[in-house]
Parts: sequence; structure tokens; C-alpha cells
Amino acid sequence: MARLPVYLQILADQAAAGVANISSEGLAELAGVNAAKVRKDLSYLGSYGTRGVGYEVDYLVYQIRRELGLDHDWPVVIVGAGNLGQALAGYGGFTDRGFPVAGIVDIDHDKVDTLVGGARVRPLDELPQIVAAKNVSIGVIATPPAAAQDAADRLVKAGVTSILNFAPVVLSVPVGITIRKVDLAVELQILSYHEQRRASAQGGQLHAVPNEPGRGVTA
Amino acid sequence: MARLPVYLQILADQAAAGVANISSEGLAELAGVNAAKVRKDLSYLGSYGTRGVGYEVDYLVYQIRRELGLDHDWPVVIVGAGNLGQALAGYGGFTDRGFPVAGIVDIDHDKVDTLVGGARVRPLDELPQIVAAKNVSIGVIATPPAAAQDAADRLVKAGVTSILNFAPVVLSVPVGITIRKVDLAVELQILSYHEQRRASAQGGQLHAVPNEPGRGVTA
DNA sequence: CGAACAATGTGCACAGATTCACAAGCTGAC
DNA sequence: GTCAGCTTGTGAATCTGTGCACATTGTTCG
Repeated sequence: MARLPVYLQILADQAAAGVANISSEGLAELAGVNAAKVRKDLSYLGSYGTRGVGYEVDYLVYQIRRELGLDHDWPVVIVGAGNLGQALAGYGGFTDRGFPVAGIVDIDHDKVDTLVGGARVRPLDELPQIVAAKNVSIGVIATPPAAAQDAADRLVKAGVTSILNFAPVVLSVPVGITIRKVDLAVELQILSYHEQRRASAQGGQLHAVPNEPGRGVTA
Repeated sequence: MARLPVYLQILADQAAAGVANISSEGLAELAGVNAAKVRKDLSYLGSYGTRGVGYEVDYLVYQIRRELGLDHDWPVVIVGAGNLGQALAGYGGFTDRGFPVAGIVDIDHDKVDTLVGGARVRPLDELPQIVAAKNVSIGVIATPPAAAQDAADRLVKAGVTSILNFAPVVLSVPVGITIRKVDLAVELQILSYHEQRRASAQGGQLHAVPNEPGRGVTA
């Protein structure tokens, strides 16, 4: 389930805040989802909570980490040292959460040997060596669209089995390779879709409904 | 539907390549989804294709753009000029696709007035003026987790109605505000989950199944 | 003009996810 | 020890989304 990381995030926060136990309802509230859903998700994990009390935060964190494979680090290699690649390499959030940057490569020789976020950019050709040396199984594609498929091919050939793709293209990879795509422009387009609907709804009805003052949690 | 932007992307590529008509099957192939799904999605749009021929690419692009509200630009304001904020501001993909950066603000006065991607960082206090002056309705949060809720509150107060949140926290906003969250670490955790399953599956069964050589499109 | 062909649009059935509601079980107080 | 109060875990109903199959309709060729 794609919600486990969200729970994990919240639980880690709670643990840091000194909370020892949490109920499914409390966790649901914080995650902005239904309480029954939380229980189903956690029961699927096999993790046992205690009836009448709730879940022990530390134990739950341990269980989710284990399930997600976060009991050890997963080095990642970044292909493309442009704006986005540099930001990702420099973004502390990766290393902090168990995904150290094993290396960053670029095809442009002008970028090679420049320093970004503590790592030195290596030439694209060295990708296989980096993957082999650091035992990398996750690759990140931060190249322009036109170069993304080639980057994917090279990553797969080098032995990477999971790819996070930031380029706005649909990649074709052998079966057995896991791909996730994050397209920033698509996210904005979805927002603009909502804005559009908002605008036409207001234009359509004469008596526009003002935003209610209530607060809701939106994940 | 969240698939429209993907179709749009592909259709724009096809249009640029000189393709005039496309069938639901062709589009489905390129998007890595089912053909019936494509037809359902497009029929929901009200867009009419021609039976026996397919869809006219240009017209479809126009229709989807219209539906998504992409017939005009949507200026965005970025809160947080750290690693990620700077990359986003400098990332050409935003402006190119109709989301020009109206401004970027940061609470840190040392960052104010520095140049990132052609824009000058403004102090956080000027957020309301920027939003009002450029008629911004979309905000992007690229702050550290602890500052994200404050950023959201300020954006809403300034009049922004849609927020793209890169901080790994669940934000609480008034109903009527649209939020989308992109958590890079969560994406990696989902990949590590698959890696974990892969590893335990291989360890579990003595005769590991090698990756099939076939190719599949994975979105 | 008519018939064969091609591709859309949609009714229907199915699968998966979500939510409700409740029985089962733990805790703590008297 | 028993009882009241919570909270989990899960069966059942529901809803959403997906995919198949086919009738419908436009095109093209003879």
C-alpha cells in the first residue's frame, strides 16, 4: 500500500514528540484518512495493536520500516545534473531518510567534476561502475525528456531494478523493473484543472458560495 | 481525471511530430493504458472523435487544454528558496507549460534579493502583494517541514486557492482549498518496498525467475 | 449506390478499495 | 473478580474504477 510511508512519517513525528501509544482514530486524523482504513492497512501488515489501548508507536514504526525495507539504506544514483538533479543531490531529505546519493552522472562533460551537494558529478559512462561498486538498485532520472529513455536503458543495463522518473515521458522498460513517475507539470495541471472548475462554477451560478470557515485535512 | 495531462503530453508530442489523427488504441499504447479507458476518459470530456477514423490530434489537444484550464497561463508563487525552491524556480519546465513563476519568497533575509532562475527572492512578508499584483491562485511550498503549515496559512490568507506541497507533512487548510502533495522520499520508499519484496522473493524461492526479456510500458 | 471495414461510444459485469457496523478482547477501577 | 469503557480486527455492504464486448456510425472502395 502507498499509504504506509505516510503513516510512517506521522508515527516518526509522534515518536519524536514523545507519544507512546496511538489509536487508529488518532492516526487517521493526522493522516487525513478513515480510521477503518488505517486498521485494515495495519492489520494487513500483520502488526498487532492492543484492543482498548491502540498501537505502540515505536513498535509500529519498526514494523512499517521492516515492511518497506527501510531497515537498511538504499543508495540511489542520479542521472542528469541539471537544475533538478542538482537540487535532488543537495536535498538533505533523501540521505536523512535512508537514501544516500551514491553518485550523480551527466552526459555533458562540462558538468563532470563539478560539485553538487557534496558529490562530484561523474561522466555518464561510469554509471555501471557506480552501480556495481555501491550496489545501487534505485536510479533517479532527472534528464531532459529526450534523454530519459536512454537514461532508463542505461540504468537497467547497469543493473538497477527500480527507477524514479522526473522526465515528462512514458518510459518503456523490461518487465520486472519498477517505475514511478513524478511529473511536476502534471501536478500543476491538476491544480489548474481545479482552479478552472472553481472559476467556471463561480461564473455559472449567480450566488457564489463563499469558502466555509471549517478546516479539513487534505492529504 | 488525473490521466488527462498524460494524454495531453503525448498528444502534443504527436502533433509536433506531424501526426494529424490518432486512434484510441494508438494513444492507449503510448500512454501505457487500456484503449477502452482512453475512450471513456475522452468521451467524458464530451470531445467527439470520428468513428472509423479516430481523434483529430489538434482538436483533442485544444479540448483537453480547455478542460484543464490551460488556455491561459497560471502564475505560481514559490515559498521557500532552499535547494528545492531554487531548482523549481530555475526549472524551465514550469514556464514552458503555462506556469510562470510570479515570485519566490523566503523568510531568511540572507536569501532575499539573491537571484534564482531569473527571479529575485522576496521577503516572506511580501507574499500578499505578489499574489495580489500578479493575480496568483497557485502556491508551491518548498520549505522545511516545520515551516510548511505556516507557509500554507500565509498562502491561503493571501488568497491562493490551490497549493502544491513538497514538504513531508500533512497540511491542514480550510475546505475549498485544493492541495496536492509530492513527497520525494515517499516515492523512494515505495520503490524500496518493491526492492524489498524482490529481495525476499528471491531469497524465498530457490529457483529465482529471471527477468523476462519482454518490454512493457509502465507509467 | 452499397457493402465491407474501421474505430468510437457505452451497457454490463467484475475486481478492488472503501466504509460501516459489530463482535472480540484488553485495561483499569471498584 | 467482575463490570464498564475503549479500541482493535474483520465480515458485509457499497462505491469506484476497469475492461470486455458489441451496437453504432462514419469512411472507403468497387
